[in-house]
Amino acid sequence: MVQSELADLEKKLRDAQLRPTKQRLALAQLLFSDGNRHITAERLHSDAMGANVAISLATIYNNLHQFTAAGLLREVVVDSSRSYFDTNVMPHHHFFHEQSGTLEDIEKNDLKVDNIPPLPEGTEISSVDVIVRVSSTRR
Amino acid sequence: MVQSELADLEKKLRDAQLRPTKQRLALAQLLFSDGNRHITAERLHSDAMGANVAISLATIYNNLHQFTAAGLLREVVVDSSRSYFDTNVMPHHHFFHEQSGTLEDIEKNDLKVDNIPPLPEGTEISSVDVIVRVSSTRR
DNA sequence: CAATAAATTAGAATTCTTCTAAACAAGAAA
DNA sequence: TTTCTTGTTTAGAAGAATTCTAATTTATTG
Ligand SMILES: [Mn+2]
Ligand SMILES: [Mn+2]
Ligand SMILES: [Zn+2]
Ligand SMILES: [Zn+2]
Repeated sequence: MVQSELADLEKKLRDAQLRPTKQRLALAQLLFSDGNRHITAERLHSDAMGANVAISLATIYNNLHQFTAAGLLREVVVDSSRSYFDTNVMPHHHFFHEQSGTLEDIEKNDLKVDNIPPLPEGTEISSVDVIVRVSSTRR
Repeated sequence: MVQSELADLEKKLRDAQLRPTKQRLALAQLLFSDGNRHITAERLHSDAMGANVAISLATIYNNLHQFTAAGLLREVVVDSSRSYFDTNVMPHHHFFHEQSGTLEDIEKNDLKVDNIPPLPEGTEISSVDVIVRVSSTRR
């Protein structure tokens, strides 16, 4: 990590009205330093442990939610038993590998959703989420 | 419920290799007698209680999963905190009302998903799920 | 430096779901 | 029918993910 990178992350947090604490900076680094990630709370927690960052699971959850509320992350619902958080906050879709439980982005423009029927009365779209579930070809 | 209806449900269960026990028939009735439903385990349990059907929550879960494995139900993932089961097993999509937590079908042909990019190597599609999340227009 | 408010934490609590192992009921065989 | 076998149901315990509580620590402000 270069010097400027940490400064950038600190700015990112400050811009989101989040105090750049030791824990938040460490999480921001794990989340945003190395391309897009789709990650669960437990996974991020063990990544942090692996990077010798002392942080409690409660703090992981607190911050994942705060980052999400601030628009730094978004939540992807693909599995009814755990939450995934996505560092790519642009509108896009996903491949979901059922065996491994991993996600892969589908860029918005690659995929077209057409002919959405009239919305239920009194509602507006909050998002359109496409999950292409894939599994290994049995051979 | 007409006489023939119970016989139909019994056949439906037998065809799926499921013994038509008192509990299963009662659940089948709650699930399949009155149009399509999108239901959670807890909701089905209270529906059963309301209909004076004595059935444990464990049995509700057992049967929702057995019905799903048998193709009588399918699971819809829209909320990372609970599972929804759908009596409509044809391919189709959903509106999800974020406020109420309710689902509404979008017929397969109404909505078109195009330009799915090449699948990850060695995988095949198991399903394509579109969730249009809607919320009440604030006024 | 205080003072204040925000953030972190351990551990308890909650919620949804699954498991265990014993009792029970359904269908098959006699 | 009765008996046998196996599938089903169940209460309650256990498990997993997540949230809450309330005490401590840390960051920012004055
Ligand atoms: Mn499940
Ligand atoms: Mn959960
Ligand atoms: Zn993504
Ligand atoms: Zn449906």
